[in-house]
Amino acid sequence: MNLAQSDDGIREQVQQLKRERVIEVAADLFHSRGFGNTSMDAVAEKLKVTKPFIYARFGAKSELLAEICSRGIRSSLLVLDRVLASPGAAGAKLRIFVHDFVLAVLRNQRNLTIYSREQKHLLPADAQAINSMRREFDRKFTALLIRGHADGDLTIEDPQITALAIGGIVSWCHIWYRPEGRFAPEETADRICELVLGRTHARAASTGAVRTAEPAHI
Amino acid sequence: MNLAQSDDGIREQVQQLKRERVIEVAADLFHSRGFGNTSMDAVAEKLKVTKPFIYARFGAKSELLAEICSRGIRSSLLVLDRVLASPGAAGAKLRIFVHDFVLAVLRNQRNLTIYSREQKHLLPADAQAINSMRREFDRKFTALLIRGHADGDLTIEDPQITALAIGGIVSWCHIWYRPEGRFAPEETADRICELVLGRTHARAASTGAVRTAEPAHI
DNA sequence: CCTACCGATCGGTAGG
DNA sequence: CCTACCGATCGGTAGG
Repeated sequence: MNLAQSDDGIREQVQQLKRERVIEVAADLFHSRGFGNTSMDAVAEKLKVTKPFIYARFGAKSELLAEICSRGIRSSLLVLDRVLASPGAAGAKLRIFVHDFVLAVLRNQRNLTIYSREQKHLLPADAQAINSMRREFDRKFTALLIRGHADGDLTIEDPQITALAIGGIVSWCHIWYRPEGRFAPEETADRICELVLGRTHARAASTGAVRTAEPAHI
Repeated sequence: MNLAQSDDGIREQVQQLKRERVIEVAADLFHSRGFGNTSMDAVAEKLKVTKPFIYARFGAKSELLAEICSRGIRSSLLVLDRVLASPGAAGAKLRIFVHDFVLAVLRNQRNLTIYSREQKHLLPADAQAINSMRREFDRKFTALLIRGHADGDLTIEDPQITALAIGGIVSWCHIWYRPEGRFAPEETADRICELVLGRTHARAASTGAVRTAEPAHI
């Protein structure tokens, strides 16, 4: 019994591993060449298997795409849920969230790039499922900002447009971030955090990306 | 001679009009269905012409795409060049630029969405030409921030990452903006401007998207 | 899970 | 600038 269980476990793990490899290679090719320029034959060839090996695991090319895109979006939602479930004031939560959100985007850079490009190649049902994750993210994020403002913990003029702006700064990282560039992911997260929220410990009122000179100075 | 000239003028205008119509219809279809899901037959059908009508004007499907993408990126670069050529301090220029940059993105929403999705379907030469416009934009924008900081007109920690952050907020508009939504383009531009640069006239030190409560308040 | 193949789509063009 | 067509690619599967 123990042996049988162990066998099943290994068999499942092997299946899981094969599945992961397919997803990984597909994501790699979809990212570098584009979904439309990547044939299933090319994916199979790079995996050194034949097409039916892939079709035994994924019903269609678009299903593979859906899995890749879901992972990208889900990662951000998971980070948000984790932060919301943790204790602390809204301001502190926001800081932790922006930081971890950047890290999630950088870790999922490839998946998010593929999603942003290839949405139109998703089956309607898959597109809808992913879209509902995005809406859930927006709703929860905006709610966090509203709560922080209501608590007097954050000063925000318009929570909705602020959520879109912060989302924009962080999401845009998937466009410009290069692993071989100036900053490691952790440092990038810190700098973006500082840009969005300011260094509260250093100068309480000096926050925001850009500060125009105060009238008194002119 | 006058007549001949006038004839030529009209003929050219008609040719120009036909060309524009092809681009417009193609952009419409590429945007709503995706480039890969849009056949040249579909473009021709919607224009109520045959394919050779299109191929007389554009050598290939990807050439049509290149024109659409170029327009999207060029619009932002033109706005930046216009603001840089105008008189004024860096801080004032930045404010005008952010405002007009938002308007340019909203006017070119469709072209920019297509570009962000379909880059991989561009011919290498076209992709390179567009990429060099993007690099020119980044270089000039960063230089504006550096100049503003050197003049003491702006307070910026890291001009490069600040340029990417502002670029992210504004570019991201093409993802979420809906013409039928809460804000007209002009109002959207004002609000994003305020978010990025603060209301210098109202509260000199209160700028940035979010301000955490000052320690004294806790 | 492999070999071999089919059927459909579609960019582009020859010929007039 | 239209009619008619070709040639290639490729997602997916039948049969074993």
